[in-house]
This record gives sequence, structure tokens and C-alpha cells, in this order.
Amino acid sequence: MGAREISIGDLSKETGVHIETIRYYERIGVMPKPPRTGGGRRFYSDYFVRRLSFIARCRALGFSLDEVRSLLSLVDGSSFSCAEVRELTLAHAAEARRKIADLTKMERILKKMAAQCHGEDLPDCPIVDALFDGNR
Amino acid sequence: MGAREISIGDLSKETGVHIETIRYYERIGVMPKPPRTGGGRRFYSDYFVRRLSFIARCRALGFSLDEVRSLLSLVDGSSFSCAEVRELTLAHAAEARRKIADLTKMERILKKMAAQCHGEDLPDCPIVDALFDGNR
DNA sequence: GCTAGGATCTGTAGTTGCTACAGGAGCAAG
DNA sequence: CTTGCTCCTGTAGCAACTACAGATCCTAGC
Repeated sequence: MGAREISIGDLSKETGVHIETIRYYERIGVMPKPPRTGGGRRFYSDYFVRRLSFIARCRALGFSLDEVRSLLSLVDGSSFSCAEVRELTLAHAAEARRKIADLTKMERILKKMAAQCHGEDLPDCPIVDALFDGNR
Repeated sequence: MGAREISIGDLSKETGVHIETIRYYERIGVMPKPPRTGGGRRFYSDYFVRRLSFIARCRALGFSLDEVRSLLSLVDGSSFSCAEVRELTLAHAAEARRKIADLTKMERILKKMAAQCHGEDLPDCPIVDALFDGNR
């Protein structure tokens, strides 16, 4: 029950978020301004640890800071709308799916190009040709 | 055989690369400086069209501008090393594969979180809980 | 010749999400 | 009291563009 209060360095270690990034999050307003010691240093309570962990998890799942802001404002509201959270999550999953499709296509083309090249220093490299002239 | 010379607007239309981006590529040195008309406007020959198309295809395949620079310097060399081109291409394909793996993992988690939520406005949303408390 | 419009010019600042300083100050241990 | 670590602010840099502002060129119509 003792209110644990930690420094920015400890917050960084606990959450895995760099100190500079924590200050950056504060500056852009996704993290609230913490109280300061007499000497002007930030100190944090468990509330900050939880909030920063939330942000870090969102980022790790590919949410943009703007999306994180939306999620936080939903969560911050007294009775947030679970449906909206769900919607954002599904939209984001769909976005991930699109990126996967794009990357898969890219990978296939790259592999195909590389497969046509045997690595000899010929005057015309199939990869270079493909990049210059388009592939179809 | 008439040497076709086109404006930056036409180059943009032919390659699908924005005018501002073309000028940007010139500024950072991935496109050479074209000749100018008396009035100071850029005009381009087929060489530029081919080179810009090459760059655009590389970008579409996810190569960074730095990687594009490497590819171009290989191509520009009198006898470029096909093996090096191949190596860059395969490294890039591997990178795409890593991203696909990451995104797939992300998508799976997002879907799983969304599936646990039925969209009612409960006080504790499973998605928010997962984001706050971690999932394991 | 004159004017209206589009296309182009330069240069700079904004975007996203950090990261990396520089230069100064707090703070604990020896 | 000095050493060394942590922390502070503020600014500038990264990728790869994009978006202006304000000036200039060029062409077509009258």
C-alpha cells in the first residue's frame, strides 16, 4: 500500500521504453505531465507505469500514436465504448492484413527475380532488366 | 529516332512519380540534374524516364532510397556485379519475410482480442484489459 | 500586343516516431 | 569535496516525402 514512486530511469527499465521516448510522449501529450521533485526531476506512480505499458503494447501491435491517442481517449472516458475499441482493433487488423498481402507479393517478385539470376557477371542481369523494364 | 524531350509534368505522368518527388530525388542525388530550357525549366530524355522508372519499381518493391542508391551505383559501374545485385535482392526478400512474420503475429493477436469482445459496453473490455495487463 | 491560365521554379516547413546530441544541474557515495 | 551517474531543457537529425508561398515562364485566345 505504500505509494511507490519511481524515477524516469526506473520507469524506462520497467516498461522498456527509452527515457527520451517517455519525455517525447509527455511533450506530445499521450503521457500526462508527472509531478516533480524539489530538484525538478520527474517521478512516477503506478498509474504512469500502467499507462505507459498500455502505450508500449499498442505500439508493439502496430497502432500509430494517433490510434493510441484514440484508444486512450476512449479508455479515459468514464464509460468508454467497448464497441469503438473493438472497431479500431478490427480496422487495425485489416490494415495489417493489407500490409501482409503487399509484402507477400513483393517477396514473391524479389525471389523470382533472384532465381533467374545465377550470379555471374553477365552484361545483362535479369534482376536489373526486370527493374528497368518492368515485369510482366 | 527523334530525341524525345519532355517536361517534368510529363515525366511525372509517365512514371507515376509526383513532381515534387522528382525534384526531391534530384536534390538528394538519386536522379541526375537534367538540362534546362532558356527559361530555367527542366527537360528530360528517355534516359531519365528509364532511370526514374527503375527507382519507382525499386521503391514499390520496398527498397529504401539507400538501397536504391546502392543498386544504382552497381548498375552505373561499367561492369556491375550481378552477384551483389542478387545479394541485395535476397537480403531484401528476407527483410520482407521478417516483416510478414511480425505482422502476422500482430494480426493474430488483434483478431484474438477482438474475438473475446462482444461489443457490449461493459465496465471491463477484454481488449483494453489485454492492452493494459499484457497477454500471456 | 495583352492578358489569363496553367505549368513550373525556388526555398522552406510540415509529417511520424522517435533518437542524439550539447551544455547544465541534481544527487549519492567515497 | 570531488567523481560520476542520472537527469534536465532545447534543438537538430533521420526517412521519404508532401505541402505550401510567392515568383516566373509560356502558351493560347482575343
